[in-house]
Amino acid sequence: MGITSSESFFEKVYAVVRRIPQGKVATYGDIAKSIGSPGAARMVGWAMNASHALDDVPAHRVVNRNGLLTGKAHFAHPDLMQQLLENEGIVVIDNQIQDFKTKIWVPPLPEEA
DNA sequence: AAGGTGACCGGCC
DNA sequence: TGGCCGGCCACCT
Repeated sequence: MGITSSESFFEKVYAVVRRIPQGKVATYGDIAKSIGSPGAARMVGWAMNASHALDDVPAHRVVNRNGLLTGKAHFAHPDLMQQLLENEGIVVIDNQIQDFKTKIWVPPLPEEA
């Protein structure tokens, strides 16, 4: 695997994820929409899996639509994702982000940007 | 070149 | 009120 092109779908995903403010989270679906590929939410998750090597992509700030830490298993440590979030002031109980509605950050759509 | 796959989503039982 | 099913799209073999 590897980055085949600097303009790949993955790179677009990373660009958005890098913009997620500290203490906030974004959903896979919203990120997919923001890069002009609504419905490619699953691929966003895949991109996160590949972002492993990159140190400037805050993959822990990406959760599913319910505010659930569905990707935690893919981190170096199963509890690493939760710890990183709690470091930023987000409370997580049983893989669920508390007060999720106020923590969510919606990336700008292509039209708005 | 075709098919399998996944850190999802929405809608329908 | 919760679980299942199908669709979805880019990437990999």
